[in-house]
Amino acid sequence: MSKKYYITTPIYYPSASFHIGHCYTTIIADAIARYKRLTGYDVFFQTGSDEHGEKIERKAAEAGVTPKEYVDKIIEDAKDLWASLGISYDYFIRTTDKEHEEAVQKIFKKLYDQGDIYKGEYKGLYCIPCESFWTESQLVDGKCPDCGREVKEVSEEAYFFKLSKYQDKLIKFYDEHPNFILPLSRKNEMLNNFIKPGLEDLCVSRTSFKWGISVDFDPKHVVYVWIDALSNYITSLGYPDENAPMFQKYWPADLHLVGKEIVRFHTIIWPCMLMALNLSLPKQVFGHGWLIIDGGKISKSLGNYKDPREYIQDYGVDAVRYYALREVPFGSDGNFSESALINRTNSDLANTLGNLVNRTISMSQKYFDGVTLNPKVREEIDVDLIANVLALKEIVEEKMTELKVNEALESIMEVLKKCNKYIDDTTPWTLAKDETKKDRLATVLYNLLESIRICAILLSPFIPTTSKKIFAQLNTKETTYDTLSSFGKLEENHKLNQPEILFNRIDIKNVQA
RNA sequence: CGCGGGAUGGAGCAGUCUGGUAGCUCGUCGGGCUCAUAACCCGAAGGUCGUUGGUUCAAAUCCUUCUCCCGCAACCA
Repeated sequence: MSKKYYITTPIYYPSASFHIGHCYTTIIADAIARYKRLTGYDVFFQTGSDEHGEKIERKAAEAGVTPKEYVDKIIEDAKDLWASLGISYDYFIRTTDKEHEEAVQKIFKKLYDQGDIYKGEYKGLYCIPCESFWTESQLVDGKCPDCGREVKEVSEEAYFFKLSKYQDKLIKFYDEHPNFILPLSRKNEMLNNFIKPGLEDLCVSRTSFKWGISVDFDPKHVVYVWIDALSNYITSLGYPDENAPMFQKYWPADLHLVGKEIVRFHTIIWPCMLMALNLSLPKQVFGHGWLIIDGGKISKSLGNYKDPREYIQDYGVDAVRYYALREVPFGSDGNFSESALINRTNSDLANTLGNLVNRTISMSQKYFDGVTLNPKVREEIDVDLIANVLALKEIVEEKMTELKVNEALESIMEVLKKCNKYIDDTTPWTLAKDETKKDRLATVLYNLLESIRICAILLSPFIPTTSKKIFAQLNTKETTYDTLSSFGKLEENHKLNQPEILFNRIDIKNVQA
């Protein structure tokens, strides 16, 4: 029986169409999921949407539709976006799914019955026109930070979750699981900012809006986002039925991949909820950085981004995927711009990878009519190439274990560059002029083709469409992970297909015009 | 003094923990090659490592002063 791997993206808030930032998280999750599948794991990869709340209620009203109609449309669009990016999710959960809503009510009731949720008064500073609560520290000159008007102290009846009760257990859990939160700096942020000052009990219900899951034993309340949204990671598996096969098999999650702005919810609130439910905690939460546009964050109001599908249309799905996976360092922010996307695509995908495949297959066609031969007339220079290629599997494995996706790709590119250098060093076009060097020439080309095959397998989680194209040109069936263990699995006396350009170089001047 | 991250050749980053000739990618310039997508390969120019003071034989790296940028501060990937 193979090992399981449960990976999640956050469930996104569909108050507007998804942008490149949502794509960024989801592409990384997809690459990790695909990588784990490639290496033999039984993977469950979940994404979804968090569809309740005041903002969507308001947006829908503005659009003159019901909240459900409003989100249905955006989710349909989101699924189309994921399809166009090749996102291989196994399940898409919506918090408006009937199973989820019922499960949330049961969770809420259970926590209430056991005393972890209690009824109290929510006191807050409320801006009536904005319909928003603010904390003291959020106010600007004592006024609403959004509209600048006076805020009013109001209180409403609400249910609270006893976050404070689990504080010590949480700290203990952090201590015992040093890699629970990655990168490490985020863990310090959580401890210093929130946990050490003391956790306050958390307001988990609202009466100020209706679009949500109602508290079944007190219907004027709706369940607020914490319990509604975070619990998606278990309700999709069949919880509260702890014997549900999916729950048994996949919980606890191996990785919650989240943006840095929601690390807090996933590393404080969610673990406390799970402790209250007496369930295992997820193994790891990774808070990644952001794609920054022009030095600032992606903003709907600034409109500083395009529909990601425009990029896919113009440059191809794998260019977009590759950019997202390659450009941003482990855990930090990274810049996103169209010109950087183009540069990256040209240099790595067109020049290094695409051109290598093209020149290698072309020469095979030209000199051997596309038939692979491996007479193994080896020279010293081959040893180095082969060693580099064979070491790659291990390196990628190591980088992926640490979730350093960009470094994994970087190391594959390094090997591809070595292949290009190998061509210049061995000069096949010179060998071809000498009939007595025929076997050496065949060996050189075989070594290249085999190196390309191995790199294509390792690239397949990241740029799957391109890997498929490479396999097609190589006309090979040897595309599984276990064929990476030795050099020489590519079929011999085997007919290659005609070369095809993998990535056209993009002229940046044409784009800027 | 709220917390955290950052400042390194034109651009984006690594190196800082464990001080000891400043490295990578892109760009620029020169050369080579001609299998290939004006690509590929080689070489060169370009940095007093944000600022002040200190520790040390020696500081991008350790301590200190200040400046600037970014994020978080109870639902923005």
